[in-house]
Amino acid sequence: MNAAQTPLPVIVIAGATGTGKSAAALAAASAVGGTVINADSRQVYADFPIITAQPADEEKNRVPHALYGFLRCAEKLSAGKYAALARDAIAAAHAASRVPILTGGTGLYLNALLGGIAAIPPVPEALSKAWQERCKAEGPRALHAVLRDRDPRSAAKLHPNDSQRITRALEVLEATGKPLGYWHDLPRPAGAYDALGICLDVSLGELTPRLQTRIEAMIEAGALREALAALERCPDPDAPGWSGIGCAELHAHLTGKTDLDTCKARWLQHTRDYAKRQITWFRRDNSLLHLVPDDTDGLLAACARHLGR
RNA sequence: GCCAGGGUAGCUCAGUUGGUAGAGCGAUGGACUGAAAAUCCAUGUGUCGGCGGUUCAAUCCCGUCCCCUGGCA
Repeated sequence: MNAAQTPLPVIVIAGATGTGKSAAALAAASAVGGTVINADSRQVYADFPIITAQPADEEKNRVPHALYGFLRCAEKLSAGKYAALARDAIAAAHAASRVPILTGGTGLYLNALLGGIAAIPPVPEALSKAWQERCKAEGPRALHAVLRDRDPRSAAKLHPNDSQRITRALEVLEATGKPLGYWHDLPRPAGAYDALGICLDVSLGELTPRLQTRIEAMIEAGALREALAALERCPDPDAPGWSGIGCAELHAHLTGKTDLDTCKARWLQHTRDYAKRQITWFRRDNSLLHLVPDDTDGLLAACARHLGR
């Protein structure tokens, strides 16, 4: 048996925001000699370590961490770029004889990494912007009509209000000369990993008070100072980094649009909405092993079994 | 105590010239192939404050009681 052909083992720890993924990853990484690799679309931003709940320095010193806080506020990540970065990080971990432990709540990123993603060439940013502007001006329904004309198959799949996916379909069509469906039909390179997927489950009812406490703790830890510093470096609220929950609400507060109570109330509401969407996303994936966050023994046992130890 | 305005969905309120009611928000469920902490979809029975009366029929009109808000004492 050739070792190079054996799928490389990885451990994935998913779950909604605030369920304790980072702590679980740290415990698992300490136990098996792992590297924690970020699978979260927001924890990549260097300007928002507190607000996006990135691991603290103390935690990073205990175990190697990768793909946290490396992106500037004005820079944009995508599922495809993430998958490429994560593949490199996984390879680096294996090269260092460490077990990659992917941790994060961005389901699309995990799918792109583990299940592969269509090989669509990059769309020039100017083109993408142009469609977004037009969507803003004319409304998604008008663009849906355009799409129905040029790419009926994509149009049939998309709701006329879904501005984001409609503009995406249009920009891909214009940039590549081929409809989205063409690209999606192409075989996509599967992730050559032997993955153990774990999902930490907490009901929304239990999670909500914890999320509220976490927001207070973030403010205590200097979230406002962090946002203020980011505001100086990158004032544009439409910059990709500002779209994170908490960031957007703090931007509005710090630029005098809302008072702090309103800011905190919206922050909590949006975090809760998000957690609900994540729960929906991970619920349908029946390859996941579902654990309660406190079950460290169960977590470590599952990891050991997966690694054949 | 008097005057006025209110009491309708979890919340804020609309409405019914008398035929048992609907918006927004919330909540719940769902979708998700390169912005995904994004984007989008679906779901509305509630003693219409209590009790009496008028009426074929009352959440709506009348009486009475309770509660809230403001003003006057």
